[in-house]
Amino acid sequence: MDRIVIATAPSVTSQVYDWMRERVLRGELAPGARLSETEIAGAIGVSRQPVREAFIRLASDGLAEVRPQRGTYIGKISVAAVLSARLIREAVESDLARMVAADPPVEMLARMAEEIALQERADAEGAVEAFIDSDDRFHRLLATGARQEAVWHDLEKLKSQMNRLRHMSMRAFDRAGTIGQHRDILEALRRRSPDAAERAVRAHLRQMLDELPRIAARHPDFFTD
Amino acid sequence: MDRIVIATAPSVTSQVYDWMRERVLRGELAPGARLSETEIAGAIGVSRQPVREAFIRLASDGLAEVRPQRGTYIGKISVAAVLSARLIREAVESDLARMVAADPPVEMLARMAEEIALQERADAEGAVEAFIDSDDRFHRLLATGARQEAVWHDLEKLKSQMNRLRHMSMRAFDRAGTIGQHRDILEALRRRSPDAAERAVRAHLRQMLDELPRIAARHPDFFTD
DNA sequence: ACGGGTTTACTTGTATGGAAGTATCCCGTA
DNA sequence: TACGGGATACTTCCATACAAGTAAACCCGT
Repeated sequence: MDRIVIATAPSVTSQVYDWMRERVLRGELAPGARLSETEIAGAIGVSRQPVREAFIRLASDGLAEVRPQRGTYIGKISVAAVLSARLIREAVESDLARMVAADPPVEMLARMAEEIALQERADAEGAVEAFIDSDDRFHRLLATGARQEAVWHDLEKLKSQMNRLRHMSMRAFDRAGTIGQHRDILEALRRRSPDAAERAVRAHLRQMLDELPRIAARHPDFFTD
Repeated sequence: MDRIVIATAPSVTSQVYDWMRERVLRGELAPGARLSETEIAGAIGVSRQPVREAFIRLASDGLAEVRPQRGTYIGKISVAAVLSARLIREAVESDLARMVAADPPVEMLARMAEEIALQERADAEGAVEAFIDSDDRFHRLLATGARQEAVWHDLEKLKSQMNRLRHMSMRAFDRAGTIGQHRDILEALRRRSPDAAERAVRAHLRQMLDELPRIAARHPDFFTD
């Protein structure tokens, strides 16, 4: 049974943090953009302190950088961090795929098929946000299927940098190819083949190795090593 | 050539953060212990604000929990988080081992042997801190050998929870067994066998699955699900 | 002795003022 | 026109005061 949780008004700090984080992840705040405690505080009608504390949390996530006495900036996308996150995802998700492939829950397989259908629709309609969200859910299903929800939670922090990349330039991504790879993964799981599932996941996640240089070349200002 | 970096006095916030973090990781601050902005600020002679901001950063690392209007507490060790971190480490480090095994740098092999020697000495002398530090360096060599330093940096956040565990009760760990497993890993790398290296790493990191329940049973107050 | 309501002491959250540092602009000078 | 140098307008950092909420202690009536 679910225990009830008492809803309490979120602190100003939390609200500012959530709002900023969302905007950074969606690319609405460009990497390198300059922020200001005073400015934002004035804009939303609160004091500087909660805004400042929201900045600290953002910086802790690697999404912002505060330079003492100089200013606070939206963090640029670290190529090294993206490559690292990609490697970790490949290692972990291919392991999860192996685990799941041994006895894939039917519920999970069904929901994966649903997500693929959603992705086709989003691709046809050019709905970038919907596509990315569905893609995230698809991968998350691997973790839930393996009863490793906590793993997904840990991966999310790493994924954040990769998601910024995708929002920046969704057109550079081969969406049709992505959907095909998702289908390959699902098919391997249905066949209960750990080897095929691992291969499919690794192939899928290696796609970014091709895309990253293209995107970085197109927006050099948004990246650092 | 290395560019010079101008040394600037670290902010009070940073100093408090580093100090607290170190103490939490070494287990000198027990999980669940109660903190107080006012108390710590008074003890070191600064105002509440920097201490408060250090707490925010600790909370962001999952090492503390601030409950509004109630108090700030050293975070208990989440069993789920430890298991998740362990799974991720196994997946990533076994991949790194495969990569390194293809062409292991002699420099890395030599330093691994050195660390194993250090671990034997630390074990004989009962030097817990030295043993853990050396163990960390040993695993880190895998990442450096694969030219993936950034990956190690990402893993460190996850490892922090596991390290707290080890400091809590080092006696519960089978140190001799650990050293033997390190030797197995090194031997597999010397033989340039990716398969053996992967097996050795996975076996090594699965050891914690045995130890975790024992330790959790011994210190139930320090854990949450 | 026990229960219940009130007070009181303590917690974190927010606002505000000033301190210290940085970068830019402007103006005088060669 | 090019170049220094100083005032100035920012920035984040830290200190302090107060607001709002929690929890424990306490007192009082039964």
